[in-house]
Amino acid sequence: MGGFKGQATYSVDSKGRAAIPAKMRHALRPEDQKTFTAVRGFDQCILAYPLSVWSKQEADISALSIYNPDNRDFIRLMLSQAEDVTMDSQGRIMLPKPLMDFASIKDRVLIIGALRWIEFWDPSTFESHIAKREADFQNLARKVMGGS
Amino acid sequence: MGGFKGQATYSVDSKGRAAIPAKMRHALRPEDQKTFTAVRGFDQCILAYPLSVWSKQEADISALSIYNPDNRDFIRLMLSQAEDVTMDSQGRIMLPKPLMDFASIKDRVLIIGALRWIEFWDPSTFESHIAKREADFQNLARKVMGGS
DNA sequence: ATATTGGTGGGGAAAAGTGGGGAATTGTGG
DNA sequence: CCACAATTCCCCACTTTTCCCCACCAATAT
Repeated sequence: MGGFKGQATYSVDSKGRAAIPAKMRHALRPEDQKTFTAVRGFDQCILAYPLSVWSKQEADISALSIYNPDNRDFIRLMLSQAEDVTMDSQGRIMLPKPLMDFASIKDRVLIIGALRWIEFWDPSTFESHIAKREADFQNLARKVMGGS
Repeated sequence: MGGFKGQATYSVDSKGRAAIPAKMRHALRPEDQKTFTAVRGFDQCILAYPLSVWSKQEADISALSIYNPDNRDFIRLMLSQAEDVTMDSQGRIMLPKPLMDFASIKDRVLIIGALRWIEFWDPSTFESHIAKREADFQNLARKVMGGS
């Protein structure tokens, strides 16, 4: 059972719905109950974790001490814009408006698989974000993965 | 069981399908379920790992921390253009369009066996890529493999 | 010569993506 | 507490794409 991968560019309709690519849909496990937890990404995108994956994240966050101010603000940023979204019978989810605004997503969305989670990007935002990295993919790969 | 080797130049039909050379097809193991994972190569080509080989790659990537920006972009570049491709009953796979564009593959494809994976090249791109190395094969070998 | 394997092409069934209507729910103001 | 408006949810319908299967030709082996 592999993780999420691949990409697709879909419409966001007037109701704020976006389809989940069929391949990613099928990678969901029954215990995920067709549900993702959508959160604000660390870059200008929306992250969506399958329910069962999110529980682990939540456990980690939950372990943070409340007596540390950094922890408190991290929790606020992470959780205040987090929302569970469940697919309808057509395999679509409704993207929360605050997150759409944050990611500058309007009527088209680029969905990319990233193993344990899915990312939603405004297509042109992603392109400009990734452009410089793309040119240097070889070195990035060597830096990240090592390479004798 | 030996790895992939050899080369072949085949057609890419109007639906984006390319045949896998019979020799490489037969080198696939049952647990690969007639499936490769196609990813963006580090050079201007497409890589295809048998499913069982890819799982190991995926495990390595999966271990990367999401809290490091370099890691995130590496994962995006690597995974967003990755896709599982399964052979049809004729032993063909469908090359993902984004990857075909990346590798400049149009209606002919050069397929190269590289032990644990297969590479798909635009024939003329490969020729110009390898030309300079070819002249210096002796020294390249010494550099890579060591040898007094 | 004939059977078998390998590469190529295409048509039809099934699935995936998209849009919208109406019922149910929520929230607000009277 | 009720009425109304807005939103959400659930279902149906249409269009496009994908995928599965069959057919054909060439080359090789029996």
